[in-house]
Amino acid sequence: MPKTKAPTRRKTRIQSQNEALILDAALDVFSAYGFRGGTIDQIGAKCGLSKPNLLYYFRRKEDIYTAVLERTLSLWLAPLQALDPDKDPIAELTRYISAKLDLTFARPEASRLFANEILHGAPHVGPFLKGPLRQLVAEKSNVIRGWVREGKIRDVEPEHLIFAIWSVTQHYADFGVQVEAVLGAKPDVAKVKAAVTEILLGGISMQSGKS
Amino acid sequence: MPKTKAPTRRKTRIQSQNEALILDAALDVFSAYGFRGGTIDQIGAKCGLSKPNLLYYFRRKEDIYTAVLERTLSLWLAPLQALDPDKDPIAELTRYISAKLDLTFARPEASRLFANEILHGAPHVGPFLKGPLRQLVAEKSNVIRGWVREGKIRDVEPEHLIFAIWSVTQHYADFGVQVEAVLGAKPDVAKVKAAVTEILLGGISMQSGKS
DNA sequence: ACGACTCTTGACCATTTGATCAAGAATTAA
DNA sequence: TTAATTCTTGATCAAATGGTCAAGAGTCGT
Repeated sequence: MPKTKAPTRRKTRIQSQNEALILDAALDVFSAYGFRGGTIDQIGAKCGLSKPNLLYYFRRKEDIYTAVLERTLSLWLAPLQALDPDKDPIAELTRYISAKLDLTFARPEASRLFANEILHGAPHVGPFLKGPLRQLVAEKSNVIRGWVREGKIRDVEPEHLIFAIWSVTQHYADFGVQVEAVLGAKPDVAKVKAAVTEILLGGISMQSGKS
Repeated sequence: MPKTKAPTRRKTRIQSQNEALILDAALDVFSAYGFRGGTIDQIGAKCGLSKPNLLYYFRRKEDIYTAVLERTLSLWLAPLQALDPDKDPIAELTRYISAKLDLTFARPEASRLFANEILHGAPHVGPFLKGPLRQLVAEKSNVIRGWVREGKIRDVEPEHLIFAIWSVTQHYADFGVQVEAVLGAKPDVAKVKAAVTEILLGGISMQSGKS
């Protein structure tokens, strides 16, 4: 066997190019209509490839879905992962909220895709939630608990603070149409950051408000 | 014409009974699988009626969906409607959060049904969002602004505070599987209430914390 | 230029599913 | 009881959709 034909073939130029096309289109379609709601034809139409061609790159519809889901998961972990125990708590959490909101406004479809998956019982990412995510939250909760113990912030339930940050920040993507309908206009990112940070962190900061 | 046969027939006993059965089952099915994901057969199986029978009471699948959606909307408005300008702000907001969480834990499927609808662009409740909901939020935002003006609470953006309350409370239903996966157990309602209230209202209360 | 491999698609299949309809069963008011 | 009305459903349809296949077009290394 001179040429070791590895079990994992090297990817062709066309291959990686088209896979990227497909996943981009699939993100739009699945985030808008859900897994069952989105069709292979829709994805094909959006990226200019025929249905059989999509199924040449991904054997089943579900494979497309899981692929695009997994691609977004890493995006979601990154900002929390960066919480640094040695820096100022309020500054760190402010940065986290800011990063999360940036992501929300930059890629609302990704947020909606994830939301839809969880909303319907996380049939594809259950292990991820119970594994890596749980592990990371436990870790970062301890960081927050450390801050409390050192008297740097007021007492909070770390897990619930994290839930609150997640829900509030992602709300502007997942419930975007409602936010716009209620406000009568697209919200301004900077103002949202200011308001949200004030609301979420005002209660744990040691100094009492901004007066 | 002695008997005025009105355009709206009076409802039979069986009629209202079966309609209720159908809507209950439809709530479960649609909240779990979304509008496109849920099928008439599933609903029929869950309430023991045949598919043609469902379509005897509701002409189209979409009619079932909108009926069950509308039935939940009123539930959602009630607690916010009750915000009383003349009572203590913190007490009122605490009561609101508490009521919202009670609803979340008592009827998570209803919350998920609504979330799914909004997530996918609110194709059936757009007018509701831009009409009654926007109106109500505007009104209650002014209540909150009044409290700020009177120096009863610290300065907040009322609309964003309302968004925060909505998102955090409903998070425990909409993202329930994630919450359970991360915590490793079903969260306790009382503890969630305490934690959430502390996080959301700690920042606007005039006294600095619970020390 | 050529052979091997990759890519693309029209035609097709099977299943699911929303919806219809006619005929019969159950209910109700007289 | 009886006749009118309301309920119920088996059979059936048409459309949508996930997936297959074989044949042909394109690409690439040599």
